[in-house]
Parts: sequence; C-alpha cells; structure tokens
Amino acid sequence: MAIQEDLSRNFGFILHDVARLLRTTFDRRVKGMGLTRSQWWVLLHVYRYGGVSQSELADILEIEKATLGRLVDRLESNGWLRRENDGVDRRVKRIFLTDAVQPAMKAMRDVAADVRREALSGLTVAGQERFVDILLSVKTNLSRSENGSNGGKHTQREVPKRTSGVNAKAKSLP
Amino acid sequence: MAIQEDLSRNFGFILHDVARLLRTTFDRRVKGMGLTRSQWWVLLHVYRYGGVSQSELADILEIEKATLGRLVDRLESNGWLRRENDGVDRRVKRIFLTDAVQPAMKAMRDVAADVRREALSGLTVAGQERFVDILLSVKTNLSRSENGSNGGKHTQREVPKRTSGVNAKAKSLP
DNA sequence: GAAAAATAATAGGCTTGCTGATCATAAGCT
DNA sequence: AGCTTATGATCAGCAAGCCTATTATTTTTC
Repeated sequence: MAIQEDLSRNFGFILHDVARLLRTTFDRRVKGMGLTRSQWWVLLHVYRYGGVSQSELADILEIEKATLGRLVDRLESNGWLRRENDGVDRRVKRIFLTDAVQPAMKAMRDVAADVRREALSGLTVAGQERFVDILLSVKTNLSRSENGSNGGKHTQREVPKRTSGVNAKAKSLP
Repeated sequence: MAIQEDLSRNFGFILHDVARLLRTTFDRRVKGMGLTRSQWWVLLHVYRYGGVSQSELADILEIEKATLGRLVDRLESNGWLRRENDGVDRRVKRIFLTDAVQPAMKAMRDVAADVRREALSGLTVAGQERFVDILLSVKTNLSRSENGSNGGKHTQREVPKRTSGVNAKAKSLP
C-alpha cells in the first residue's frame, strides 16, 4: 500500500508521465514523415534564427554541441539543411534551411496543434491559462534552484545574440 | 515575431521543458550515487512488485522489454538486483532486489522530495491539488486519444497481474 | 499428439541525450 | 610577436529510449 498511494498524486511522476505521453503521441503520428521530433525542433529554430552557428543553436536549444552536431549531420544528409562556412571566423559553420523543408514542417506543426487540442480538451480557456501560469511558475522555481546549486552552464543564458544578419526573415511559420 | 509568441505560452513546449528541467535537476543531484534515474525507477517498482518477471515489469514501467533487459543487465552487474529462473515457466526470469539497495533508494527518494518541494514552492496546497487534477485530466485525454488512433500495445493495459506471490511484501519505502 | 500461434527474454540496429577529449582557429596578454 | 587561454566543431563512448528479429518455451488449436 505504500508506493501506489504516493505516486498516484505525485506531481513529479505525473508530469513526467504526461510529458512522455505527449511525446509518444506526437511521435506516433509523425512517424513516416521523414523527420523526428528532435529534428523538427532543430529546424523550427533554424527557421527562426536562420544562419545561426552550431554553438549558438546548441545554446538556444539547450542541448550539447556534440548532440546537435549529430542531429545536423543527419538533417544535412537528408537534405533538410546545409552548413556554410562563416566568412570571418573559420571555426564557425552556419546553418541554413533548404526549400524542401517547408511542407514537412507545416505537417508537423499541424500534428502538434492537434495533439495539444486533444490534450487540453475539457479545459476552459481560462483553465488552460491558469495551467500555463502554474507551469511557468514551476519552471521559474526549477531554474532558480538550478542556478543556486550547479556550476552554471545552461543557466542564466543571455538571449541568443544574432551575430549574423543573414537570412533574418522572421515571417509566419511554414 | 512569429515563433517566439507562439511558444512562450504553448503548453506542449512548456510542459516538455518543465519535465526536462525536473529530470535534469534530479539527475544533477543524484549524480555520483551510483544509480541513474531510470535505474532507480526500476528498483522502486521491483520493490513494490518483488519477484516480478521482466515482461510484467516492462509493462508496468511502460518501456520495451529490450530496454528493460539492458537496464536489468546493468543493475544486476552492479549488484542492485538478481535474476532468478521461474520454477514453472522456464522462459521467465524473476527479479529480486539485493540488500545493498536500501540506502541508495532512500537517498534518491529524499532528493526527489526536495526537488518536488522546490518546484512547487509558492503554490498553495489547494493550488497544487488543482495542478495535479489538471495534469491527470490531460493524461486521461491523451490516453484516450492514444487508444483511438493506434494499434494498442501500451494502451488499455490491465493492472499488472501478480502471477507469483513471492516477496510480496508491501511495506513502507526504503 | 502434433502443428501453429503466442509469449519471454535477448540481440542488434537506430536515435538522441550526456561526457570528456581532441583539433583547429581566434582572442587576450605580456 | 609569441605564448596562453578560450571557443567552435567533431569524435568516441555510455545510457536509455525505440524497433525488428531470433531463440526457447508454452499454449492453443485442430
């Protein structure tokens, strides 16, 4: 009788569970579109910050540079984006989307919207807003606690600096 | 201007983010305890369902049998648990905790409680309850939508069947 | 009772996280 | 200028998800 009671209203486990359910539901529906969720997430941010360098992008996505590197490898070899050497700093490679990307991103976006709508069904709009408010406050709490105890790294990041103005079109999403 | 507005109050992305923050905060604090979060999660359920078979456990944890198999490999080789052949069905291997496990599990549990407390700080008890209620309703929505669209698998699972009564001590947690 | 179907565990391959190390290139400091 | 330090990208190795076989063994069906 010990654990079951504990876990059934334990917000940590439930949150973990809901996040996973959200992920797997999405993944199941986009399987076969040629893009994984992580890859789509990368593309979404390259769209927003076109011409970003890999390090900047890794910072934005809050993943390690090595992890991003392999993601970019796959995305590049599947033709979704290309790397270009920076003209000034020869260590830097900048990322640009290819044109092939638009329809797939639109499709993924639509699936995401569907899943969200289904997940939130039954909640009033006001209830959804309160839900988001709570999530944001939990996020703030955790970010603060991260700053307090560790050596930094992902914490206290600046807004990503747009070092290159190239491809800085910020229009509506594909 | 397009994406940033969309994502900043997009519950899917925020939830994903908060769940990750929760995971990484926990992981950072238990690093060096000799157990990962996933391993701890396995042990927790073996504690609850002692003598469970691997397939049953994979069902309970909602992970693939192959994934669990490798987790159990590592846990076994580090001495946290042992496999025993079932006396009746020779395909089955049952999992039992070793005694070494108690202190580590207690420590992990304490960290989890700390992280939860920090995450929820600023919310009233009633607010926390409402939060959990919303999460549970989202979970229900997603489970339903999963049942509707896919071929089953993790969906519509029965309560794990206790085929073996061995080690069925359900006492307070370590 | 024997063939067919189902189930338990494992193996192997792929993705995506992490870490730590390495290499080339820039930047900073006498 | 030259030496040291910092940075950008990559590599290699581990963990833990997924998926699709494969191999024993059981269960079901005829």
